[in-house]
Amino acid sequence: MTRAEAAGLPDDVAPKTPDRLRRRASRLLSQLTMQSDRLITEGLAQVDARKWHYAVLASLQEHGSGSQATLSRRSGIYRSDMVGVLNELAERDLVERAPDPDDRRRNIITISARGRRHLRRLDKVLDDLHDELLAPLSPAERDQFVQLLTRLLDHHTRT
Amino acid sequence: MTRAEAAGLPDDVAPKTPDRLRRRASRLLSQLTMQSDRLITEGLAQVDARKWHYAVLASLQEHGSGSQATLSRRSGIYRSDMVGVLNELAERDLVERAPDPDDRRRNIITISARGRRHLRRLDKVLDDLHDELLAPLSPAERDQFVQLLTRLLDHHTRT
DNA sequence: CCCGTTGCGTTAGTCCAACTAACGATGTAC
DNA sequence: GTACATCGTTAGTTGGACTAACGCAACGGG
Repeated sequence: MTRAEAAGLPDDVAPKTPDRLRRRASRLLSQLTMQSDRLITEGLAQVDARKWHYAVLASLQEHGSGSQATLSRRSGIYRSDMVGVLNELAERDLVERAPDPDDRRRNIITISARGRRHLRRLDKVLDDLHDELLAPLSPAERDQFVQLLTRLLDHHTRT
Repeated sequence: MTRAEAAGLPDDVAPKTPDRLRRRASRLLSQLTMQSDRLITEGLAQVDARKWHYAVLASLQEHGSGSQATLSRRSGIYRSDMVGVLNELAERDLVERAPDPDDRRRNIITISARGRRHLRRLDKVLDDLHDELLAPLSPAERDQFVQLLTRLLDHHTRT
């Protein structure tokens, strides 16, 4: 096969993924998700954040304070992992963890002014990153895309 | 907040994911991919296969035999992980590993008759699984979806 | 009022995929 | 012949999703 390369056959140099493989929605999804995750993770890292930070802060802003368990359900983060995320957020003074006087099992998590500011920044960063992610699509196509994804996801989570 | 539940407030019982979060394409992608991966992995497990098996077999069928490194490039599997995949395939007699007489660093991997039969089966299984995955979409929408994914992925891998 | 159940926050640890590093053996280029 | 690249392989890292179990507190029924 080095012969092939020497002979200038592009077959091995720029190796083709089989079409039947490339066309599979499942493969396209995971490949694209990998790229997307990388993009987002790296983009957020530049402002000292991770995706989970955004999820928690956005949830706090939108639906108000809540216990860790509530946040966990709202954001889809496992409550085992929530501990660490909240530690990171608290370290940065973006949220406050206070015991619930009504139920001593709970902590009530509240977003701070600093957290709100940070969230605004993250929103901007994410907007830009999504612009990059969806760059090849027209605005209409982006909507289409999001809508298709949403329908598929709904179908598979509702049940 | 247990009060809320007791009072029948649905807010906490069926906790809302913030819209700004839910609408992000990146999040939709990773969530859906998670579902998709699960579906595919479980489906393939029922015929004693894994995704990588399919990738390698399909590549062999479509572009012929090759060294492990070649297969690695074609299928996107790291050559470190290729070893294990090929071991599994060889165990099942789906593929044959023979030293390359022209280059003693290499193994030449060839698909067996059994491998071809198995591949046909996997193709069928995957067709069914994708039918399930894309169930909520019309045929036209499925094409649209695949096309959008392809364009996005191309954009992010070409560069 | 006790008792079993449930929910809470937390710690630890499992599983798997993606990825890196380094190895000895071999081949290629100068 | 020497320097460099490639091949298959082993080992190990990282990170995300997920489970198990803990002590604590609250709740609900007898």
